[in-house]
Amino acid sequence: MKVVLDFETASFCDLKLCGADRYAQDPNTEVLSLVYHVNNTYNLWSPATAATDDLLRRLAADPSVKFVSHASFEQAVWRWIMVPVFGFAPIPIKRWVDTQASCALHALPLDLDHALSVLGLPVVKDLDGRKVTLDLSKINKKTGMLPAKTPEIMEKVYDYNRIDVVGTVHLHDALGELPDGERTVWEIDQAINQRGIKIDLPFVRAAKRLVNEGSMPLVQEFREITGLNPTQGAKFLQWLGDKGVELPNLKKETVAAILGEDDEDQSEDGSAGGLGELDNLPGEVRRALDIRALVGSSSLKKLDRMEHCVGFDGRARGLLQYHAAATGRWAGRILQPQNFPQGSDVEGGGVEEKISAVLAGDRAAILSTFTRNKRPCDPLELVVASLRHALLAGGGFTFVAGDYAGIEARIVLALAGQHDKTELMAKGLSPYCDVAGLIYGRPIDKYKDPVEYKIGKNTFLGCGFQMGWQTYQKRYCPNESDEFAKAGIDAYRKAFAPLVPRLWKGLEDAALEACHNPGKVFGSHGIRYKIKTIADKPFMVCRLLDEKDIYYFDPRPCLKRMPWSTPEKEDIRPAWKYRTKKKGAWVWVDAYGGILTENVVQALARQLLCRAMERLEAAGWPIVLTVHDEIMCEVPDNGEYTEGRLKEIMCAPVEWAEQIKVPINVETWQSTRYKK
DNA sequence: CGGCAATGCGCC
DNA sequence: AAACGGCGCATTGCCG
Repeated sequence: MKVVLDFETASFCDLKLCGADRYAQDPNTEVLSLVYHVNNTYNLWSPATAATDDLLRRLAADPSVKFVSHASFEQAVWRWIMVPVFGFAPIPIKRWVDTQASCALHALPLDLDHALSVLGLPVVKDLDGRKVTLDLSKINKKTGMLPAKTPEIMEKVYDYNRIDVVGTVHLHDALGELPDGERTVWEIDQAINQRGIKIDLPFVRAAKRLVNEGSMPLVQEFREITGLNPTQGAKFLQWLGDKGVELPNLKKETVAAILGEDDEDQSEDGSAGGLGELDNLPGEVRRALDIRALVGSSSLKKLDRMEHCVGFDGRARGLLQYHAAATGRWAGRILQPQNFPQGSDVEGGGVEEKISAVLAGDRAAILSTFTRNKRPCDPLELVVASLRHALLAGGGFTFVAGDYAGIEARIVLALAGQHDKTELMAKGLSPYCDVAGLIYGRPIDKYKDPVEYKIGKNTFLGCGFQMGWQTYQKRYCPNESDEFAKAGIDAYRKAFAPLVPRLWKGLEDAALEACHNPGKVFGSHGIRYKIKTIADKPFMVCRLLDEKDIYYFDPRPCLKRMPWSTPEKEDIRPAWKYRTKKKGAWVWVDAYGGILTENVVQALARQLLCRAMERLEAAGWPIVLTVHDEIMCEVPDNGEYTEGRLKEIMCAPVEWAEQIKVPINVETWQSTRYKK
């Protein structure tokens, strides 16, 4: 038996800022109503009717009854309110079903309304009910009080509540539950999200003090120079123009090039390539650009999020979103633990030295102890560089983590059947020098030829997915000639891995055939494509080597003008496109060999990671974070959980990967704080 | 005031 | 022969 349910709640706690767990833990949060659907009937539960409701109590206590909801908000409210406050039986992860996870698996929008609308299911808009419900969390500005919960108002809340349950029932009927394999992954995902991760609040507060002290005078100075806030990008660009400094944008590389700071790293973006360093850059312009670079780091906002989202036990929960990318990768939520600045550019001390310096808060000491790009390190830069260390193992515990080295570049070679190269790597030899040697026509040594070595590394890591020479040039060698860039691409495609372009072509042709022949399967390199109808909608389904599927919504044949096509020499070919969500928007994307290969390889890398996560959890290694090719566990600091053991578990054989001979290598670290 | 697009920045 | 992949969050600025 299944119960489909949805809560309406009210609270001064900001759900968006804090996440569902912290929100539900907040003593101010109250349940307004719960609508639950069981045996084709919609039932209402509210704190007012709690005493008379035996049905819900029995359902919760019955281990054979499953609870279905959209996302994990209902789980959080159940765990932190329904159980402790109203005495309901706890409902373990095993008994929850998440309709949002099914949306995610099918590459559909994650929010209920959008998912329903994309699937052509009825969406009821109850703007009035929504407003009335939201208003119950806000002080009315006129009366200075919370609105009264009159019977009329509560009727509107109940109606609004019911609408979402109807939607969830529809969605569940349309998409069904996760297949077994993904169900296992989702349960681990839920365990990770409920475990949470400890945040070092004293460090966060010390860091915020440094940021406030440091940025206030800088913002003030910026205002005096420009009359603007450092965050007003467009207006600042205009101001720069008035000062005779015309910039195409305010990207990091562009600004670095102008300031003459690009000698360290090769500029990734050629947008400022032609501008060069301005020798006569006015002092105030230089100062304004410097200030903006210092205070503009949006990463510092993570400090606020950390403070907000920690629960009363000091742990932040709900930081990962299951299967947020179509390829199955997780995405980060709330404080976004997957994009902490690396911080490796700040030198002068290790993790503990950086932490101590921030805690001490001595600006002068920081400036004299640490450096960044060989200049004194501003306290703000030190905070940015040490942000990730705010994730701390609990007392008596430590983090042990591992990541799969260059896993995507390795999988693409293995899948293409380029076994001469995978065997090389299996022996532990680095392919970067090989690639560089092919480009430069002479042996390249990692230490004697650092520039050449880096080109080799970039070529090896970057060229597996049909990158063109223009992009290659812009990204890796903006100061080299077109011929050099073309030669780099050629070295990879013709000399280093000639089987890889065949993989692109194979997948492209198979998918195109499948698009023109709905219901029939076409494959290449063990990857199979087929148009399938799910919830009455067409999907292109790409089946991987281990039977995991990638979904492409609403595939349609089309004619595609190739990027190199010109009016004189038109090149238009049959292709296909699909709909996906990009940065929140719902857009059409053209499928081509490179993109399909990228998707398949990224998805396979994720599968490898998932199997390792399952083995780790089964062996008693609690996972607290995953970052695409990296797994971090929080384990007792008793010497039983070693890096070597973690590596063994992560490297354990997986059938499909063994068959195509993916050379696997795992790099590990151990620390009480999150680091590289 | 909330929604949305554009821009920018961080990661793998 | 040939193609820039996957994310989330913060801010500004515009619109209704």
